[in-house]
This record gives sequence, C-alpha cells and structure tokens, in this order.
Amino acid sequence: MRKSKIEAAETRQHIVSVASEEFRLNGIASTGVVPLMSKAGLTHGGFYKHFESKEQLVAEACALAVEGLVDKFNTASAAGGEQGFRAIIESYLSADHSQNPEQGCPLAAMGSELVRSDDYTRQVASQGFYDLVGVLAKSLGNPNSEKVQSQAVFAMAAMVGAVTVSRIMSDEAASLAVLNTVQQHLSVM
Amino acid sequence: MRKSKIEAAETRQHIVSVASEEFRLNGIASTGVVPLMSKAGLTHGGFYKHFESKEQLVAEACALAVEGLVDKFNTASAAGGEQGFRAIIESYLSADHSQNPEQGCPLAAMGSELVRSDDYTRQVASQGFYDLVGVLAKSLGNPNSEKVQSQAVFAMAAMVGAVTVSRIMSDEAASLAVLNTVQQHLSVM
DNA sequence: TGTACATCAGTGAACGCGCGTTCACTGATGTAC
DNA sequence: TGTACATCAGTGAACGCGCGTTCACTGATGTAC
Repeated sequence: MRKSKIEAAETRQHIVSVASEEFRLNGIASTGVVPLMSKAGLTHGGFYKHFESKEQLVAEACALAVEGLVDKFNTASAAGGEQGFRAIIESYLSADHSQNPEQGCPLAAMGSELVRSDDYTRQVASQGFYDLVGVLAKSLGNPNSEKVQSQAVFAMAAMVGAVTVSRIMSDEAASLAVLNTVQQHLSVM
Repeated sequence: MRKSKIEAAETRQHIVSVASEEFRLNGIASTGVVPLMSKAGLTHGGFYKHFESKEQLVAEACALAVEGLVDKFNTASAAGGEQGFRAIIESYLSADHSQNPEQGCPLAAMGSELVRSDDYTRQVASQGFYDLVGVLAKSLGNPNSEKVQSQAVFAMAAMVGAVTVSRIMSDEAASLAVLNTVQQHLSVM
C-alpha cells in the first residue's frame, strides 16, 4: 500500500487543496476531518501521516487560499493596466466572489473563526492580509509610500467586511447593493 | 419545580443574554447548548421549553447583540454632538471593542458563521446591519439622503472588516494599526 | 376565599451521531549490501 | 544489478467525548368551580 515519495507529496497537496475549499465553504469548526478526507478520495486514518493536527491543516489551507487570491489580484491588476487597483476591487467585490466563497478570500470566508485559531494559524492569516495589501499597494503606485500603504490597508479591510456582510444577506439585491456601494467608495481612492 | 410566568420570562431573557455573549466569544458552532445552559445556571433539559432549536437562539442572541450596539452607537453619537459620526467610529474601532468581542458587534464576531445560518437568522442579522447603518446615517446628517445612506453602508462594512481583521492579528501593534488606519480614512468622510 | 386539578418550568438520564485522534495492519517503495 | 529487509502511505476499526435533541418525571404555579 505504500506510495512513492512523489505520490505522497501529491496526496498531501491534494488534501490541502480540498481542505482550503471546504474550510471556506463550510467553516473551520463545521468541517470534519473524516468527511474532508473522504472528499479527497482517501480514508481518514492516513490524515496524521501528513499533518500533526486539524489545526495545522487550517493554517496550510489558509496559506494556499491566500496564494490563490494573490494570483487573482496580480492577474486582475495586470489586465487593468493603469486602472489596476480598480480591476482588483471590482473582482473582489463581484457577485461571483460573494457567491463562491470556496474560491475566494479566506479572511472573508473564515474571518470570525480564524480569531480563535492558534497563534501560528493567525500569523499565517495576518501575513496573508499583508500579502494582499502589498499587491493592492503596488497597484496604487509606490508600495513603499506610507500613504499608499495606508490606503491599501483601508481598502482591504473594507472589502473583507463588504463581502462578509453581503454573504449574510439572503436578499440578493441587498447583497449586491452593499458590494456596489463599497466599490463606488473605494474606486475614488 | 414550575416557575411563575414572570420568572420563566426572566429565565428566557437570561438565556438569550448569556448566549449572545457566548456566541460572540466562542463562535456559533463551537458553543454547545449544554455548556451554555450550564453557564446560565440551568440544566440543559429545559432549553427546549424556551426555544425551538439552537438556531432560533442564534437569531435572538444576534438581535439582542445588535440592540446593545445600537444603544452604544446612539450614546456615543449623542455624547459626540456635532462629531457624532466620529464618536461612533472611534468607539467601534477601539482596542476595547477589538479585544472584547463578547460585548461587541455580532457581525464582526460571528460574520463568517452567520453566512451559513438559516434564512430567518440571516434576515435578523441583515436587519441588524441596516439598523446600525441607520444610526450612522443619522449621525452623518439627513438619513434619507442617498449619499448619506451610501456613506453609512460603506463605513459600516469597512468597520466590520477592520475589527474582524484586527482580531485575527496576534501582534497587538499590528492589530491596533489596522483599526487606526481605517479610523483615519473613515473620519474624513 | 378555599379546594381540586391541570399546566408546565426546570431536572437529569438517555438517544444516535459525528468529532479529532490513535493504532495494528497491509504491502509497495526505498535502501543497504 | 539482484536480493533481503526496513520504511512508511494508506486502510479501517476503535478510543473517549461532546454534540443537539427527546423524554419521563418533579412539584410549584395557574385555573376552574
């Protein structure tokens, strides 16, 4: 039954990838290790050959989700040219992002649960926030400028709140209205 | 063992009050009915004499938390006079609020979990958002003005995001920096 | 107002279930000679 | 390069535990006469 080192590494990556989506979709506390491994096409017993604990997986899943979002930010920014910043916020504050949390920002999807995660996980999430802020700052001009950095932090925090609130709203029109309102205010920065 | 109608109503209120703090502190999924009732000084068996389900309690606890925050907004706004809006955001974006979620905004404390609550609970939370936006709008001038309403929605969403992110950060300086940055940007509205 | 009975708030044991984690086992992979 | 043995990825049963909810029971409260 033993798998090659390469296969094992692929399995590990696959588990993190599946977990990354599941945690964003169902939340951390509501995602069990057994269903998660099952979704990854494995039995649960092998989980602890790859990870020390569920909590460690949360940290890695969060980091992977941030990586994916950083890529999206860079892609949007590049496609937007001069309007890079607006392209990013348009993408983050889209109906698509609001309605598909499993592909989106881990801070918006698991924010209020990450608060109770262990120190390492919270450091990973905090670093993720700054990574995203970094891409935003780059799109706003000189990322070393304090003013630009401050604008990027403000925009990022506002977007996390906007998507969180928009997802709570079961009325779709109201949900989209919040996204649009925040987008309008941020786009004049 | 039967209690009078008045006592029973008080017990019910007490359970909602305790739940309101516990859900904000430990999260919805991580707060069990048994420990909750125990914290309220009762045994768990009586829970279903007062509530149809845990989910119903979540909705009521959320509504109570919003009520408390609306009061805080009104108090801060009244004390702030002309600067009512700034007084509200200063209070919401304070270290005290960030560090004491059990007394604070339910949207920031349970935001990413409310997303998966049932429709009624989400309606209660959405209404809570608009209630808070209403107080903010009043503090900004004519609450019927579309511009003011839009500013209030923007500010409220930004604040929810700011406090959520600030709570994730285990580095206190970084946590406070996010709060201050968002406060500076919102105070020039 | 006093009495007999129905109601029901609160108790504590119990329900089935899923949780995170451990463990003995398997057999293919990796390694040492 | 071929062989013997150690390693370990993945399996599936099992661990103790807490979950949300149900239920028979209690006795004080509420109600009808």
